[in-house]
This record gives sequence, structure tokens and C-alpha cells, in this order.
Amino acid sequence: MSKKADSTKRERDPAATRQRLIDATVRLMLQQGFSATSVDQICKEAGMTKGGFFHHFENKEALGKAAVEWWGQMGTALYADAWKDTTLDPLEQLHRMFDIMVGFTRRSDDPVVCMVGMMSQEMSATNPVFQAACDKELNLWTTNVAKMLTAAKKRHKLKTKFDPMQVAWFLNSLWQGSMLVGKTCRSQELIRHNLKLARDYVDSLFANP
Amino acid sequence: MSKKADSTKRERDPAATRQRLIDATVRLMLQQGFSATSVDQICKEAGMTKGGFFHHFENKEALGKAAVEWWGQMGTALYADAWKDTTLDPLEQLHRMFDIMVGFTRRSDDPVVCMVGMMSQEMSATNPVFQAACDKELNLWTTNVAKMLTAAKKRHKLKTKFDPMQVAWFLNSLWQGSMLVGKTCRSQELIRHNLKLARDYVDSLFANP
DNA sequence: TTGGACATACAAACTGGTTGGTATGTAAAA
DNA sequence: TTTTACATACCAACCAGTTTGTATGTCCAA
Repeated sequence: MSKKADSTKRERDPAATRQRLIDATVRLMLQQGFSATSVDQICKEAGMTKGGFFHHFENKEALGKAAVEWWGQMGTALYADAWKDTTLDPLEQLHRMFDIMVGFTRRSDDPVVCMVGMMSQEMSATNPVFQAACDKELNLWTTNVAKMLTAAKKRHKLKTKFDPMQVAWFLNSLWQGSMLVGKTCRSQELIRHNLKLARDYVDSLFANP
Repeated sequence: MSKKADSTKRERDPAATRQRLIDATVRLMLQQGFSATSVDQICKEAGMTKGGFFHHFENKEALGKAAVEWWGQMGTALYADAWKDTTLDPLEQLHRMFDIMVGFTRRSDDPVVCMVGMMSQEMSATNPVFQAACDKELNLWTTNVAKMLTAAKKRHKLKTKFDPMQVAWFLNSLWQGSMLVGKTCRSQELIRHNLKLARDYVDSLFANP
């Protein structure tokens, strides 16, 4: 009866259309990268015409930025099981995070990839918008990991002194590099081995296993 | 007197021209990536016309492959000081390698980048030629590092058991990831911190420091 | 020693197709 | 009736690659 009662029935759903464009972009970009993905291609993938596209996004760059941001939100959601459960021993939180990352390598035979990493490598040197967007996402991941490491420091005896932020950047770099190398060498196992060593490395920082 | 005595005087030097094209490509690609670098741009940078370009390379892909291979040779030469001196304690060799890598971060204010890593991230999922070329270079680096680790295992007591090849992939991934993250976060210091932790990690595998 | 046949190393101009982006039209929703 | 959400048609610039022309070198025969 209310004016918005049948709003779900309307075929026109600009928010969903916008998301469709972002989804299509993510799908294509994860395989081809940004430059190699054309607006025409994105429109086709999303079942749109170019006119519609430029109604939702000012230009290709704006879409790319939106895609990176959406990827960041997705990622945060995927890590939430590990990151959000603060009742957990922070070391156990970190282990759960590693479990989630290992899980990424088992979801399919496609290589594990990260939009942020791909965009960083391809665009951050020339495009300040993408550089800033990627920098933000990388910092977010690192900060979350650093928080757990800091908390772990308080609950566990240390075997080695370390700076949580430095170790977190170390892990972020390793993770990004693992996806990069794993993609080219076509080996998910390589990624899993790296994650195993990283996990052991984190454990080795603390006295009590 | 010989027929080839004055061959150096000729202005036409196809080998040098070819190299000029490769150099130009490397310079442009390290900043913009492969897709974003056009053949016109490369020709302009190399002081060539397109007709000349396609005399030396069958297509853009062939040039890209040549550029990756040349980058690999360059890299091997840069690491030679550490890798080739087999009279050295292999652990010392590894330390020298880390020194060289740290040196890369101090050469200029420009980010430390790797053609192989960039090409891997951008092209290896879609282009089999580049995938194979990058895979080869990544394997070469890893194998060299693994050799030193294997040699180090024989001369030093172990604190932890480890597989040299796995650790070498771990280090390769970390190195590639460090350049990636360092570029986006605009921090050479981040890379140096990562290298410090990696160095300590390698040391931690052995009993005698 | 020289001169001509031939191959090599480029340059200039062009081609068909693609690029990101725009101008304009139209139907649905408010 | 106005605004929003698209579709259609179009554009100039650019893309990788080709065609064609020409200057330069190489080799062999006279």
C-alpha cells in the first residue's frame, strides 16, 4: 500500500545496475587487468550499453576505483571470521586468517588473485587515483593484522622482539607476492607452502606454541 | 686492412637498434606496464619509425618477450657478485644478495620495480608467451637461491628443518610482493624492513650465526 | 678494382578496427 | 511534467600492423 511497497518489483534498479557493472568489471579485470579491459567489454559483460554505463560512472577510472573499493569490502567480509572474533586468542585469530587464505587456494583451479595487487602493479605508478585507492586497501589489511599481532604480544611471551606493523607489512607483501608468483607458475601449492612458512614464522615469534 | 675493419664506423647497426628498442620498451613498461605502452610510444622513445620496428620484431608480443628475457639477463648480472662467488660461505652469499637487494632501494627515489613481476601480474593469466617467459625467470631466481640454501645446509648446523626450494619460493614471493607493495605505498623503507626480516628469517634457520 | 645484383635496415604513409567518451533520443518512474 | 535510467548512434584519437619506397650495405663476377 505504501508508495515503496512495489519498489522491489520495478525492473529499473539503478543500484543493482551499478553493482552489475562493478561485478562485471571485477570479473574481467581479475583476468585481464585494467588497461586490457575495455568499457565496451564491461558493458557487454554487464548487459548494458555504453550510454547507460556513463550514466553511472563519470569515466573508466571512476569505475576502476569503485571496483577496488568494492573488492576491499568483499575482502574484509571474507576475513571477518578471523578478524572480528575478538574473544579469541589473537594468535588463534591469526591462524584462522591463514586458514582462510589457504581456503582461497582450494576454492577452484583458477589462480588466486587480488584486484588490489593487480591494480597496484599495473596502475599505481601512473594513476594517483588508483595509487591512493590501493594504498588505502593495503593499509587496511596490514592494520588489521598488526592489531592482532599487538594483541598477541600482550597475551603471549615473546621469543623474539618485533614490531607488529613491520611484521604485518611483511605478511602482506608475502601474500601479494605469493599470489603473483603462484599465478605465473600456475601453482596453488606454492602459495600454500608460502602460507605454511608464514604461519610458522608468526608462531616462531612467540614462546608458547 | 681486413674487410670488417671499419665495420664499427657504419651508422647502421641493427643489433644496437634492436637493443635501443628493447631499452626503450623496458623504460616505458616499468612505468606504465605492457598494455598501456604503445608501439608508437616505444618507437618515439627509441627514435625509430614503426616500419623499422616491425623489421626487428614480428609483433609487440615478440618485443615484450625479448624485454623480459633481457631483464632476466640484467638481473642475473646484478646478482652475480653474490651468486657466483662459490668460494664464499653460502650463508654469506645469501647475505650479499640481501645487500644487493637493499642496494636497489637506495639507487634512487623511484620505486624499485621488476619487469618480470609486472609482466606476471598483468599478462601471465592471458598470454601464454609471457607466462612462460616470466615463469622461466622466476624459476631461475628461485633455483639460484635454493642452491645457496642447499649449500648452506651442508656447512651449517640447522636450527629448523627446511626445504631449500620452498624457502627460496618464499623469498622470491616476498621480494616480488615487497616491490609491489612498496610501489603503491611509496615506501622504500617498507621494502628494507621486509628484507631485514627476511634476512633474519634465513639466519634463524641455522644454528650458528 | 669495380660495378651491378641482391639483401638488409630503415622511413613514410596508410588501413581496418578499437578506444574512451559524447550527443541525442526515449521510456519509465516520481 | 520533470527527472532518472537507460539505448542508439556517433566521434576523434589511437591502436597494432601493413604497404611501399629508399638508402645502405654485401657479395660476386668481370
